[in-house]
Amino acid sequence: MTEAATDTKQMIMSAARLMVQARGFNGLSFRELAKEVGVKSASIHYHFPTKGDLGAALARRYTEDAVLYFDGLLAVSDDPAAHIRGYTEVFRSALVNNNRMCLCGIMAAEHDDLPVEVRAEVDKFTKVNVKWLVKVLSRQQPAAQAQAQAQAQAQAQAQAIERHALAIFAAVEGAQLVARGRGDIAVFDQTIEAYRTAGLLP
Amino acid sequence: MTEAATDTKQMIMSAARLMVQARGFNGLSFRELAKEVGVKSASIHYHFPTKGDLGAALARRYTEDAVLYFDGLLAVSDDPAAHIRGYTEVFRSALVNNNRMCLCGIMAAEHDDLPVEVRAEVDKFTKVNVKWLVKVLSRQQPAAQAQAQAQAQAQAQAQAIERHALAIFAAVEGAQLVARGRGDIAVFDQTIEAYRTAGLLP
DNA sequence: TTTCATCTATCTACCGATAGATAGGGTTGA
DNA sequence: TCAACCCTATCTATCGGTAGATAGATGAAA
Repeated sequence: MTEAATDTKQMIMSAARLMVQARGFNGLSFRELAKEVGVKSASIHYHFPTKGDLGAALARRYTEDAVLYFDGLLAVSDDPAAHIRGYTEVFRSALVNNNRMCLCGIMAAEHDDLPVEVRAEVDKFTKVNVKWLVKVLSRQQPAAQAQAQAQAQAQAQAQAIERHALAIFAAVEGAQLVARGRGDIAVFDQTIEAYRTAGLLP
Repeated sequence: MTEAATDTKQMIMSAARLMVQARGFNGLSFRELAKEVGVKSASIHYHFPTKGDLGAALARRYTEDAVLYFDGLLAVSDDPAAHIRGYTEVFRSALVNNNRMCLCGIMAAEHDDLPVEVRAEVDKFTKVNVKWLVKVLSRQQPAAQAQAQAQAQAQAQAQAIERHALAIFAAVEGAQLVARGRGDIAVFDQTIEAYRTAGLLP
């Protein structure tokens, strides 16, 4: 693979990601995307045979990037509150970038008419988010404590953490959705703060 | 307006609402909708000249119905917890109905390429939700108490309630979005319950 | 070292399908 | 008779996708 080829493919993915984050997967058109990149739409098909291939690649890359960032957060601090601040910042920055949404958040809304290969990648994004949040919440409620409990209690605890993690993910996605409608980043910040005040966020 | 005309128009709106709740505003097509209703697409245009007209009418009606239902909740109980249970039930029932979403929730994701008249109605839905939630939360934190406070404190209190209301709305929309992706109503129920446990919901 | 074959990456031109929208003609009930 | 209503037929624009050609790089055999 030559350098130019790689370059075009990366440019396609970058532009496509931004377009999907702004107008959704259905709102992404090969022609518009091609114009943005400066090639012809047939060339997009060369790199991504179908729209589903492109969408799946976008979601996969997006998830990979998120995982890298999230794990980076765990490495630089031991404070769950700091972890969560870093977490919400990802969603915040999408809004700052021209009122865009989380790639997988906006695709979740289109869930039902997404090509199956795209849907699978979007679902994975939810999974890795929950997994990471479980890790954060578990640190807060140390494993040692769970071990000291009876096994039944430990399991109940694990389930509670899992549900708490999913709740945080859902709430943050919702905050982004609503803030975007208002077109006001302050709405996002205030909503996140309200979550914290209520005790949903560490 | 004859009876048949009214009937067709209502059937169009009912079918369109379901289709938008399932596949979004962009996913709504005049031809598909016409086939569902049993008329020709030109007839849809007779009742709703443009797609924007139809979308705006749908959102307006949806909001009106919600207001009626919400106010009904306030009439039959004085318990904020019961109010919120009734509130979340609206979003839950959309999921039960073939994994559909709140009409304005799914439209919020398409916010940026919505016809302006539709966007305005969608924004109104958010407003009436927050307004109603403020009413519920204010009952919990009685006005008498606010009056007893210094004015500055009362204002801060009002602002906190407003933000709490918006947070509840955002969180519930998010729970719906995530549960829909999972295709599992239990995810919605567990997430709502987690909100309650955390203290976000009364 | 030159020549021939193959591969990569892109182009132009086009496909069938579908989108929203419109013009104008029947039909029917008040 | 006239307005309300729904139809047929058609338009323009755009969609994702495909066919076929080509310029240029690569690599191997003569």
